[in-house]
Amino acid sequence: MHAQRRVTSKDVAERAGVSRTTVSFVLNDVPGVRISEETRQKVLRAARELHYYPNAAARSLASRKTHRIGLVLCQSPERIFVDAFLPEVLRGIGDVAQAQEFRVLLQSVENVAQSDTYTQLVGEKQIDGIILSGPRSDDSQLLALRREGFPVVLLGQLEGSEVPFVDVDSVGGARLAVEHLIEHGHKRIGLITNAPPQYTASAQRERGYREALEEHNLTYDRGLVRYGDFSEESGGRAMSELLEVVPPPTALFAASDLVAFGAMEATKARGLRIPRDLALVGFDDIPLARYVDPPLTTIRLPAYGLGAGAGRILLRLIKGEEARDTQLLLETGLVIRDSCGFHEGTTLERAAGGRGREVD
Amino acid sequence: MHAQRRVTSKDVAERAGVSRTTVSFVLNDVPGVRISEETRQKVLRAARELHYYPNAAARSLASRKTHRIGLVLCQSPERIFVDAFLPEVLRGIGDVAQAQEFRVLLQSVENVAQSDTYTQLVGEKQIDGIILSGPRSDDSQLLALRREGFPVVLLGQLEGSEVPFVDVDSVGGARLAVEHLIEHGHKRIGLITNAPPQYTASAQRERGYREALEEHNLTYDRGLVRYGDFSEESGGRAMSELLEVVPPPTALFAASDLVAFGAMEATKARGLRIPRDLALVGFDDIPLARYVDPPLTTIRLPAYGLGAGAGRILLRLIKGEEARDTQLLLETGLVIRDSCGFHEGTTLERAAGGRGREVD
DNA sequence: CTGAAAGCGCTTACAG
DNA sequence: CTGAAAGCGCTTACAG
Repeated sequence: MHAQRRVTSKDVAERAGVSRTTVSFVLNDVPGVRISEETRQKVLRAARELHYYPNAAARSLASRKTHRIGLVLCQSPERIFVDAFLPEVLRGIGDVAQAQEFRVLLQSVENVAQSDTYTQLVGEKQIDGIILSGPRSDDSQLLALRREGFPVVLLGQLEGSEVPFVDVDSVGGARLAVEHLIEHGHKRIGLITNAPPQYTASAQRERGYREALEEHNLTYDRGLVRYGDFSEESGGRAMSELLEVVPPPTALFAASDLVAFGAMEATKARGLRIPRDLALVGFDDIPLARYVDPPLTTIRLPAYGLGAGAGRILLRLIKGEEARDTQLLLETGLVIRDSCGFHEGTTLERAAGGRGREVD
Repeated sequence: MHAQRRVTSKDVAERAGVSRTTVSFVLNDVPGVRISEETRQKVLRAARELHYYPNAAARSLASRKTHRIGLVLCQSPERIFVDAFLPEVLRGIGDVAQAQEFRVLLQSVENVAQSDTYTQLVGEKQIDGIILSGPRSDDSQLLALRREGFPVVLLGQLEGSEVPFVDVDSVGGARLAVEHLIEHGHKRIGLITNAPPQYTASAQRERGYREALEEHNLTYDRGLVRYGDFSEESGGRAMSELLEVVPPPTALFAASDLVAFGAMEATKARGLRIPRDLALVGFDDIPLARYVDPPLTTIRLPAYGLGAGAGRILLRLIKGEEARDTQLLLETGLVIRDSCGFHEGTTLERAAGGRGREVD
């Protein structure tokens, strides 16, 4: 089974009538080496005719490069959210990698604290760099890797750290959401965060909410703010509380779609209607946002861009290119559906999208 | 940057006072080699103290094994569906691979017909075997690989082929859905398939529908059957047609959740109510099935099991173990929510789940 | 512009 | 039970 003599560069060299060195030079397009067009074509043809593929292991061993990047997925409480975007993020990374002839090795890590999984990946020289999704500040493996100068890019932020990362501009996204509500006349706007305030994304979304209010001379009222904890249920509980406030808010910014769903249920359960009695804007634009009743107005995340951006930065680090602009915040977009009460004919989208804004 | 002298097996050998051969034997647990417990411990300790990780490239080159499997995702029309389950499938594959110390290389393929992407993966000896998601019968790369005896497992079926695969028991799942409706008194049950009949999964779901009817002495009425084409819209169109039939069906089996959503909209748009005027059961249990209004009763796919099953079979093939039971159909489960009109208190589940049924 | 040769870091018959 | 040595298939200084 699957015996078949391997075709090696020696075979190609012989067939083309050159040395293996030349074969290697041609196939790898080694810069600074002048090879006659004729020789080059001979080599290329021979390789094609023999269906020659260079052995990756031999190549890695000799060149000390693997041409592989690792995508490490750390289990996190935001799993539902992360999962929804994984395919798009994967596409982003995959496209960029493929364009530069890199491959992607996937590794999921249950518990960063108690395993050396990705240190091992690096130690074994399986990869040239890592994209780490769901980074944690107590991750000693990560710090050790950085110390050695190993290329790492985070998907998500580590507050105050100089580690390269790509993330969503959460502050901007939250502002977009809240400004939309303000522009349409709402003055008492509640907030239910996506998570407890110690989570970066949560703090940032709250900051965006606050900034939008202050910029429009509306006072930030602590009484209208509640903290969610990722789940739909937490959104429902928080909403019930907010509806007890007198007077209750006329609009709500729920800092994650899942939390928004909970808030939606709780509101409907009281016989109130959305958007008539409560205008609602979510955050994330998970696939099911357009399917709930009413369809949710929300902030769209640039999932593909997150993957592509992380891939691009990592490849630059791997190639030792200039290491500036290694912290990237990507802009979001407002997707207007029905829950905000401002729906012009069909669904329309406002703002941003692909282009990113550089920070640092 | 990242200089640092590499630790090699030579270092470990010296520190342990043995030869590199012995180090290799110990670290790889080579069977049939008797090594004193004392020597063994010395080696293990030295390796640990030096933070030694064997170089993967060198190991592959010498052993002709990569300890990596490739997961190839072929773009398919069912993308929305596939995407929803990708994280779970990935977990399944990852867990199995990890347990046997294999790694997973991810590769997505835009167009199987016009690229040699995964032939290249194999040619370069990047992987020891492939899991191919979304196989197509016109895929010549696949056939070539099989001919060479290269280990391949499909995620999904290729009708009439002997290629190893793991798939959902679609016939059984459809029967489960339809029997549920029959058991609760429905006699005129419509069907909207998930896709045109040339798709295996579509034909199988239709077969399950038919079998369930016949088994309960209900006649299969072509007039109550329509073909969807993956999209929600197609479900809406088909439903509108079915509602014109006199007398109209009292229940509907929509062979995918997305199609079911479309049918749901179309039904509501006519002022009819679900489940009162139409009992509805879907298929797939995509994440948003529980969030629509009313929550959708549907058939749950064993996503994790698909990944784990494919991984398990592939690893067996790679290790050259007995190649029986290489075609696996996994059972589904009925998830009862509100759309079928038979909701006992809270959501309850019936049947199957993890265990698989072997075929062939 | 091209080639002979060393070397990357393992594994694995083969001796002993 | 353990070791010396060849070899896996490339790349890359170094000569010429």
